[in-house]
Amino acid sequence: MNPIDELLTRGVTQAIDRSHIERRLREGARLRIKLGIDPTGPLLHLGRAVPLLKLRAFQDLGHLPVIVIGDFTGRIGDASDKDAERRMLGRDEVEANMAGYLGQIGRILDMERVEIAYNSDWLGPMTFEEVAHLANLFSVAEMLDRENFFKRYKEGKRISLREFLYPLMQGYDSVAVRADVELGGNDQLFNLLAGRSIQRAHAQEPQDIMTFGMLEGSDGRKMSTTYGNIIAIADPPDEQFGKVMRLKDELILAYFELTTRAPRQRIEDLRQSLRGGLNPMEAKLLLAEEIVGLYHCPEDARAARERFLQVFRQRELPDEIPEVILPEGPITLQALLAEAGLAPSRSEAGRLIRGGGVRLNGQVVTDVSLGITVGPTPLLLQVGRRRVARIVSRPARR
RNA sequence: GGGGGGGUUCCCGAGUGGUCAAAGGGGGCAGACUGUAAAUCUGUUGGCUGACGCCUUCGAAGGUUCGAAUCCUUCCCCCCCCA
Repeated sequence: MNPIDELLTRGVTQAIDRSHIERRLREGARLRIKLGIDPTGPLLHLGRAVPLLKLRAFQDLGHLPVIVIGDFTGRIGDASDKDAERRMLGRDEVEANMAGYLGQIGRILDMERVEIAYNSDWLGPMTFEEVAHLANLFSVAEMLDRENFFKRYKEGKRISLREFLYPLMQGYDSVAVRADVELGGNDQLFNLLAGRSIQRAHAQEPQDIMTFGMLEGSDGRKMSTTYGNIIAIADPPDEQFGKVMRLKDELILAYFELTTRAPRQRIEDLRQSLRGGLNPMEAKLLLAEEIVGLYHCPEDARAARERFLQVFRQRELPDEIPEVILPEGPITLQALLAEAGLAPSRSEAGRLIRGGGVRLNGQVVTDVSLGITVGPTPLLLQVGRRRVARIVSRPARR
């Protein structure tokens, strides 16, 4: 498949106007491809990586990614992917969130050939009059046509006027950066289309838009910082690997398509293998390795895979066990668990012990009040398979 | 401005004087099973205590009562209808 066709179809739900964009690509135009990112959390996740990877594909064909950091819009809050209002953020919060963005984006894009813009530069100084002119371009009925607004309206949930304003801001961003194409998730369709109207009203040629499928997180909901179900680009290799392994089996191929740069043919082959009875776990291991390899490096990915297999398939202990130093003396198992940070509270520790989830030196212990002496001999304490610590009264290494 | 309906534990959502730390679902955590941290099933899900039990929680603040998430007062917030 030639690069332009792949560009226009891989992971793509809609391309408007498909024939227009295709023509410009074939003509060899150098296009400005816009992607807006609102700093709603400090970590970019694989859901965000979907359009970033597409941006990378554009970049590889010689086009210019224009990243609009929504330091203004992020504070206002876009509700388009939610069935409830999104709260407004403070300036400090937004600034803290976006501090690490460029580094994370740099794991995907070649930052030498990227334009970065901050939308507070033009949205901040805008006057009420200008806002009124923008607002005049849309009717209330149009706004309510948008399905998630209509749904909330019907259900009697609150929709604030400020949420109506959001698409105007995002749309104006396109004018400000003179976007030729804008990328976004399916949930962004309305905002992306608003950009076209607003550009038209500013005597610019309307941008083409491309939308992508939403990425499901491990809990079945859309991957979103708000839901806390994200796999972050910057997650350490082991964590990233583990989180991928926790995904539902049915998501494997979609993840390959949307969050990796694996060639399509390879994905097709894998689809066939799975149909032919390949254990989904094997496919998922490949996926996890692919993802960690992409956002870290292949060596990290291989090592993460080894450690995963060691801990979860062989049920062996990891090679490196964190050491916790506690004051010498007697303590109950319940208290020890909490003190060592393996349980968030003593009550929770008690529950874990009674539930049979706690092992001391490899043995399951269910006696909550078991007396233990913290001393120079290390104690191996485990909660489930993931939480492990070696307890000593002073550093074991000398 | 007038009338009506609401604000419950991480989320959704029951509960209308004691049997409520509060049904049910979701999510989380743990267990079983498993060539996955998948699926499925089970348990658990405010804090403190070895335990009896105690403390904090049902928008906020007061009050009634032996006793309140449940009744009263004031306040804050949300939704709908009418104007």
